[in-house]
Amino acid sequence: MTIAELSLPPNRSDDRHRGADPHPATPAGNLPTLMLFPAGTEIYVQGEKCRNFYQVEFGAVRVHRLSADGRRQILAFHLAGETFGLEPSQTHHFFAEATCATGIRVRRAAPMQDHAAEDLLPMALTGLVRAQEHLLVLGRQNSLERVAAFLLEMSERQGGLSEVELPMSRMDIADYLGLTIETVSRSFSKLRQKGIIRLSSMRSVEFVRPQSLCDMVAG
Amino acid sequence: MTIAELSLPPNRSDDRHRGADPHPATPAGNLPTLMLFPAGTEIYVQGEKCRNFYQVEFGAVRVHRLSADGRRQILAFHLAGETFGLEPSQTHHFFAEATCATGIRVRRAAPMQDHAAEDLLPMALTGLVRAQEHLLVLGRQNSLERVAAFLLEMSERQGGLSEVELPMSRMDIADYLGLTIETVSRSFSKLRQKGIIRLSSMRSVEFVRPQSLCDMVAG
DNA sequence: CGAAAAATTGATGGGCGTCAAGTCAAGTGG
DNA sequence: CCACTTGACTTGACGCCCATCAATTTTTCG
Repeated sequence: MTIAELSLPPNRSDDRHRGADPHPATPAGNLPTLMLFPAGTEIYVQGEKCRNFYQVEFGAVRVHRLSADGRRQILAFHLAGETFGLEPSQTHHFFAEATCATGIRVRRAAPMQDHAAEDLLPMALTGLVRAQEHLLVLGRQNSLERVAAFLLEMSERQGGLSEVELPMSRMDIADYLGLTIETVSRSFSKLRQKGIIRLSSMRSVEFVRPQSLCDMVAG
Repeated sequence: MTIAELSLPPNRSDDRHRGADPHPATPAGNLPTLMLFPAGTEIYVQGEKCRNFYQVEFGAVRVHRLSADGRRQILAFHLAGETFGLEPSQTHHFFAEATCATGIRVRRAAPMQDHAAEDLLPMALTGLVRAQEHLLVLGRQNSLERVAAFLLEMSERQGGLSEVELPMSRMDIADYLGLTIETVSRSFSKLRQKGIIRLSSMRSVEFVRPQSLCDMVAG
């Protein structure tokens, strides 16, 4: 990647015309521009027209929805190498934001008519499987099991190494797992005290006894 | 529908060769056979090869998974008129069972190669949307809100009438909402006491004040 | 009708949310 | 370098919601 290739997204923090101002179009015939989204910036918002697909180059993205009273549920994280942005209708139902400094390639979506153009089905199925797995976690697991399942999921999606990077805050993790930030923190501490994990840094987890984690989620 | 058209599924309650004994093939060139599944009978099991798609003619189906310690999470219900059975891999990850006396048309699936043959994408997207909506419920709603959301979902999927049929037990509802049967029952009672719903029968709910239900789910 | 299953209702306890205080890391300016 | 600020995270105390256990009522079906 070159510096010249980078471009910042339009600043939309004060944009009151959401949905009316699309991202710049992909230069025809070129590799999609790599755009840099600083931590916390929005990639698309609820209600915006679906125009693009997105590929995470580095960093991570959270897809979430807010309810009237401010509760937030994160439906999915998208990590480096993953693609997202497919929606069943013409407008986005959710928000997408960078959880940390994130590089994203934006591809203009083909019109919904020619499905064959893009390989949409695998994308939809991946999302479906992840959502289903997540339903099992949210429906029937306690807080410790949820955090264990989350760590294993992150590990699996990063190649199954025993050192896992967590490119998101505790708050993001909490809103993904349907917990509070305090409960997530307590669960991390409990796993640490049990000697199951080590925190090399705030956002880097080492699996000391991976099998214990697997046992906890008890598929 | 004629009586002659009906056929009972093979009794597999003692079948130890799961995955080896497919359902009878669809008669070539004919309308798929309508099979009758009594309440509680299985349509396919986890680990079984995916061979078919299923269309619910009447009744309802629950798709669920069991964890090691016996906890059950129902991922989806499929009501009359709906299609299900699409999986991202070659084997089923879940169980499918009739929640009540259910009639189902079984269509042999096209080989996974020619996706275009079936209209798979809409099916996958419908499943994805439902799973995502359900994630919001399981992640951030309390028991009363979950039951309210469930009733609204059932209503919507039955045409939006104010009289809703619930073709499943309280136990099924509980395992769908990530609650216990007692909590579901208490929530029904509370909604009844508040004058929001009426129970014309055990499995038939009348919306007295639909707006109150909508307010509770507070998208 | 009578038995079994399903659903409701009640009492109690635990897990997690809430509120609050404390700790830690990173950045800023003197 | 160090005092100070700021934000993220951790830890503690307490209360509420829902799971659990138990008893009763209602429904279903032989």
